[in-house]
Amino acid sequence: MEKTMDWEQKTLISELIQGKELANQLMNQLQLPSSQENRDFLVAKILSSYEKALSLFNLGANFVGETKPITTGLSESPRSFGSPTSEIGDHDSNHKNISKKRKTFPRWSEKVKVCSETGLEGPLNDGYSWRKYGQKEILGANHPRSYYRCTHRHVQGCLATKQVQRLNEDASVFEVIYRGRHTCSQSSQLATASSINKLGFKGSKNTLQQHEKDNPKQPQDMLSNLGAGLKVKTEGLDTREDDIFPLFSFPLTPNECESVENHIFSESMIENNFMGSFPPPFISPATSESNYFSVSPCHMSNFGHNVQTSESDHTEILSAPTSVTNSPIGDWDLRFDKGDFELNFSFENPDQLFS
DNA sequence: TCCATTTGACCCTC
DNA sequence: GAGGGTCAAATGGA
Repeated sequence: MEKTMDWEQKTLISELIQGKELANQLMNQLQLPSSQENRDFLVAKILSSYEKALSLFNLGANFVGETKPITTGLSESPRSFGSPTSEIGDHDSNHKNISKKRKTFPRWSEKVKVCSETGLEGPLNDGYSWRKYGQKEILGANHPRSYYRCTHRHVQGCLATKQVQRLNEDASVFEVIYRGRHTCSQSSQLATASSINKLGFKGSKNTLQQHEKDNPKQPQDMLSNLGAGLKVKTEGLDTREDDIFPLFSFPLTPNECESVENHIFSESMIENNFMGSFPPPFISPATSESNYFSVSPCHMSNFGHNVQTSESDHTEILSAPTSVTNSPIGDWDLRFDKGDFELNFSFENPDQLFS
């Protein structure tokens, strides 16, 4: 395990250093009359390098310690690498038994603040279609929790689900807990879109706009398609390469960022390659009270990563770049409370990472 | 008629 | 047994 960890750490550092070097090269290219192709190539390599690094980082986070289910007391099995094994296998057994059996899915949550003025603020959409299948009053919660699953569950066997609940402290903030990976066609489309839009989020918009048009008075459904800030908790790990960062970019302008209160990533989201079924950052939750609202993909400038290790439930903040796409990444301050994985990261001193 | 939502009941885990 | 997650029948809208 430790050897594996060492290898992961070194590789991670290597990838980050390479990313830095490539960025420098790109900077040089920008100052010279070099070809657009060269620049594109460098950009692609930089992105690749960082994606690898983040993947490795996921693994590292996974090593940090055992995690336990968050938020609920579900008995989800300890995380393991590779696809969540129970995700599909359960379907082979007795339907009655499996249908209600708790499954092990990657899981993370987001906190999203509703735009109070309009209730509808930008066409934000994670590109997925969700269908509400339940709602429950939760003990200790002032507001009911809504349960959604992918519309394509039956047709394509997509097992992604999400839960949406208003926060007690701030009813305008919704916590969205995502579970499972999208395996529907929408997922692959999003992944494709993401690779195209990594330098500028433009995708995933049409669906929602159409949805808004079609369902102007169904805020709940809209909620299920919108998105925003993130507080992420996940468990399990699936490292499908093609699902990394399916829509991960934050081309936000400051004035767009007034609604979302926090974007907090947890280890689990990262662990899930950030995007296994991770909706793009701008998804609004659904609630039973209102059917449609939007959130602004805001406050990315305050983008904070809330790394939670389930073992201790201790939360530590990862000072993440202002924007993943337009901020220097060298300012990360990543810390895990497991002792064996602590880093105050700086590109200038990558060796300090895993001392 | 189709599809999405609502809601009570059932099942699972702790 | 409590609490949470899911199912599925009932209901409503397009």
